[in-house]
Amino acid sequence: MVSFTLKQLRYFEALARHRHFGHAADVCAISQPALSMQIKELEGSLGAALFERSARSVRLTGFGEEFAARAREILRAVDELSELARAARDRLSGRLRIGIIPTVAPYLLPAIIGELSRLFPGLDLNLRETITPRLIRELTEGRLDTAVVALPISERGLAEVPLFSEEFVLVRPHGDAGKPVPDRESLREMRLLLLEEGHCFRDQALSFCDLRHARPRELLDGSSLATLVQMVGAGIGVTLIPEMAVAVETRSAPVSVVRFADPAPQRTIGMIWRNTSPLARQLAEVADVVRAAAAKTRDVGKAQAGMPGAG
Amino acid sequence: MVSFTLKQLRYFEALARHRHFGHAADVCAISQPALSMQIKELEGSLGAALFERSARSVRLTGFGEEFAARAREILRAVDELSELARAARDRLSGRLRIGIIPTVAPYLLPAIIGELSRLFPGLDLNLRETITPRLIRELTEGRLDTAVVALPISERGLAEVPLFSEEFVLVRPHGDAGKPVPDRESLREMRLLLLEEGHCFRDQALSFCDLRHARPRELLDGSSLATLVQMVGAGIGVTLIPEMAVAVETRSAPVSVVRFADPAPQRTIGMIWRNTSPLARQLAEVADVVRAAAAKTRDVGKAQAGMPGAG
DNA sequence: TATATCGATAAGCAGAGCTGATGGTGAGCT
DNA sequence: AGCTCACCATCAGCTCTGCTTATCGATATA
Repeated sequence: MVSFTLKQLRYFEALARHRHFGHAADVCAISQPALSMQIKELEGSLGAALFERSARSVRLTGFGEEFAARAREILRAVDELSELARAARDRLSGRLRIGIIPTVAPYLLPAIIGELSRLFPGLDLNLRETITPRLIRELTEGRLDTAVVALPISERGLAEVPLFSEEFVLVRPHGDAGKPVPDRESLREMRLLLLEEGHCFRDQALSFCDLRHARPRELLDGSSLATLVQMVGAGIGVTLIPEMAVAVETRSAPVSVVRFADPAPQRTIGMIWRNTSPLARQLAEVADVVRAAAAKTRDVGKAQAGMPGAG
Repeated sequence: MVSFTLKQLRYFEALARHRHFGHAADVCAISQPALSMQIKELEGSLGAALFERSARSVRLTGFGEEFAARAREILRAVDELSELARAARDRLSGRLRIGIIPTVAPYLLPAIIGELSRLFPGLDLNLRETITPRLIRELTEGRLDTAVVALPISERGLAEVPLFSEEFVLVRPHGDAGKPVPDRESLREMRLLLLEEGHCFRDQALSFCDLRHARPRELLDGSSLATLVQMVGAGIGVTLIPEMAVAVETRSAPVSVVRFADPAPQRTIGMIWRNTSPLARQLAEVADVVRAAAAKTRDVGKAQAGMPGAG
């Protein structure tokens, strides 16, 4: 296999341009003998002469001309590649695959997308919304770069950083507004509407109500928080939703929202990624952005909803 | 300036394909540590990670994916370049710029072109027909690779190899056939038609007739041997032409051709090239081909013309 | 003939890059 | 839980590449 080096190609290109060993060597920041040797080496490995040396002139051979044209193409591509690396080095850019759980996605995504696009113009955001187990699987398999989920995950091999905590609030028919805030025990007496199996939020809600092993007929599963709230508005039952969903979901339904008394149920949303991910540093940066976006979203949400405080 | 080597690119490509340091190292015929170090080095010089290593798997990062695509393009171009060199190494190929003097070109070119094209399919023949001084100039300036001229040239810096020698023959009107063969002295009494100034053949003919300083009105200049022969046919005078031109030029004119008695005038046709030409080896090969082609042409010419022998 | 220019060559040295051995870590089996 | 295996990173040592300075040889110039 004929083999030459990029260095030789660069030296060659310089010599082809200057047609003078001394000058070309200066440009390459090496001594003239070094250039002579590398050119000789290159010609040797090619098995053909690139230059025709006479005492007074250095000329490209016909083969050298063609070689030079192609060599320049290659060097251009190589420089482009270096440029690509330089661009990708610090600034987050290129494809970034983020997974988000469904009980966060609708409320956080607009802000996340907006902020990330604004801060990292070269970013190609690739979003995936599904339940935690699938996110974890896709993350560990390398099909996602990071995911926004409820902590803790405690999956070995995955790093997790908290973003924010949010309380769960009770959503009940509008007519119930003003009634006393139910505690965990009285919740069990109500018809609780929950998300389908697989959603972590369902498990968290059940856990709060100590209803882990509730009889199925007491519950009714919805496929999204929006559905649940609409069902509550229709008087079918009550439900829990995370604080962040309040502004969006309770706007168009005759429901009332109330916080629980301490200890109020809550969850911590965080970001996770592989411990081995080379993007770790940039992902931490992304986490900061998401955290800020979430705070902003919650503030706006509270203002819009005139969120009632319950303690 | 970020800089990596082709070797690193090849190693990287192998690892990107196999996703396994050991296997990739085997393919590259190096040890696993060597591969690890080169990849690490590459990532270091790029300032970004190409692979994500975990204990059980080696995966390309997003950046690595893009890098791999471009790296493969570059490696392909490099291999193509090597291939180009290999093709150019032994077999003569690519552009070959040949100059030929006008008193040889019409008679030798068909055979030369045919033979060279047949023997070197990759050859791009670039022909130039002009007088010797211009050929020499273009040759020394690197605008020609070789030239076919009458020897000797005795130009320092140019190598010359003889191809063949050919006699000059006398062309006289058809009615003169059978008349005694004139010697050099009697030639001076005839009206001699010659090529314009600058043609070496003119000088050679004049030299033979010892007419170096002949009075202009005794001569008549033609721009080609064909013209001269037609003029002879019209009874305007006599001329000398090289043996090789006989078959072609005397076919369509009422002229007779006769050889001179010994010592017959003659010239040696040869090939010349720059001493510094890297094509020297291949040009010597071309010389062999041209020599053979010339011999063949002369044989065919003699047979066709029923060339009269005069000695 | 003397001088300047320019590429090739020589000698010596620093460092790149390879090998074989070893370390560390996570996965899977018992 | 502990053992073992697979796999990549690291280390020490050696070889050879590739650089430098100094010098040579050839050629054009004055």
